[in-house]
Amino acid sequence: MSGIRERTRQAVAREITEAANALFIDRGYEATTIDDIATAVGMSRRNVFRYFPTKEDLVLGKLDYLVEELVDGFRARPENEPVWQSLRAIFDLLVPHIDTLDKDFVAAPMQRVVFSNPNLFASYLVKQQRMQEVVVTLLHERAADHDRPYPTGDPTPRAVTAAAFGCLVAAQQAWLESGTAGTFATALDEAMAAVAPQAHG
Amino acid sequence: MSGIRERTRQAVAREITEAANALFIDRGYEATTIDDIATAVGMSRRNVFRYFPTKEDLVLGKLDYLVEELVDGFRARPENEPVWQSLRAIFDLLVPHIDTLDKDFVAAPMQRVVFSNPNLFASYLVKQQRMQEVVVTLLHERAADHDRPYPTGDPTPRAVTAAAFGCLVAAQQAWLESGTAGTFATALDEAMAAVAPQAHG
DNA sequence: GCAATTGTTGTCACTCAGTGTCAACCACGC
DNA sequence: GCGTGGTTGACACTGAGTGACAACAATTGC
Repeated sequence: MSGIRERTRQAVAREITEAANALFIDRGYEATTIDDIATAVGMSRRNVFRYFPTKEDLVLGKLDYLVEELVDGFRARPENEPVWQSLRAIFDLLVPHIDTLDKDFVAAPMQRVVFSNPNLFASYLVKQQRMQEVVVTLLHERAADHDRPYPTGDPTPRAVTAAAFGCLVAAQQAWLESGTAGTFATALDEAMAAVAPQAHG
Repeated sequence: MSGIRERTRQAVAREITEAANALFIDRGYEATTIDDIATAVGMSRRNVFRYFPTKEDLVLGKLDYLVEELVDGFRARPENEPVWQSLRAIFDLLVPHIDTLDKDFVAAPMQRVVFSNPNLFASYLVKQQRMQEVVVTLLHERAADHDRPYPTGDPTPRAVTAAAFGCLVAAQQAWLESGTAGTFATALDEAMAAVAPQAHG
């Protein structure tokens, strides 16, 4: 394990994403073809698809592995903490990916690319829905542990989760629109405080 | 105005969507090509694209004109009604499109097609985001009329709107998962009651 | 009525994302 | 050294979506 193959594969993947991001920021997402990216890193078009199944994954692929972090983060929260508070807490695991130190060079521009391209934004929202599905099962788990399981067909856990993730996106949009003024964490605090459901579960 | 051209255009559009929906429900969205739809209605592939710019619009196109209804609906609400209540009220304009009388024949199956296909679901979420943008401007309007405009960069209106639309999707998912038991309106009531933000604006 | 205009359709050719296949190559275990 | 399996390039293919052009039908002005 972890021989040359693993390492070169990792390195090639990095090289591709970096070249792709540069092109996306420079001339736009739609205007950049996979061929452009392939020639930029000096390989065949076919091979790019062997590293990233779709063009969207070149931008949003790293989001997938964040799901596990969210799960671990939620399980680490105190059992009887209000749900809304637990959700706010696990979102802190996403904050560094949004509000990074180099934000003006890569992070924020790439987020603008995502939010301005319908296809990418769509893919982003769907990935968040996947995260929500996982969180919903966690809420069911916790409720069952308290001997207060949700009735079958009860939309409550989904609704609370969707509301929280809605706040996440809203905060991100507002923060980007403000020219990344202040920290993203405070924007998220404001957004989630503005909703703050009464049913804390 | 309203000559033969307008009417036939309307009729042809209907014919295409009906043929498309039937194929989508029957053999699935991905498995149905535009060619299949074109031959089903006896026209060229190219012409289908002259009626519907994308394949997704064959399913979700009608959602676009609902935005105006939402705007009118919101403006018709009492000025000092709590925001959450106003949002719940305008969602009633969407209810008939989800929970129709023929639900077991076309409506519910098509919703399952949308929710089970990542591309369609993505497009659905983006269209909802568009609706949200409009609603957010309405919230700003109302706040300004009360001489309590939101500070610039405040994520509050976005957050509350996103939370409400999150409840909408959550309710729809829960309702479909339950085999469309009960009415969708009650599922939506439960979902929105479960969140019910304290800040009513 | 008829001509000029405008909308609709079919056909062809094209771009680009994504997939399947095959042969050549290179790291790895033995 | 040698077979195994992962990596790569090359080629061919499907399917969504676009642009251009010619043929035809509907509309408008006269």
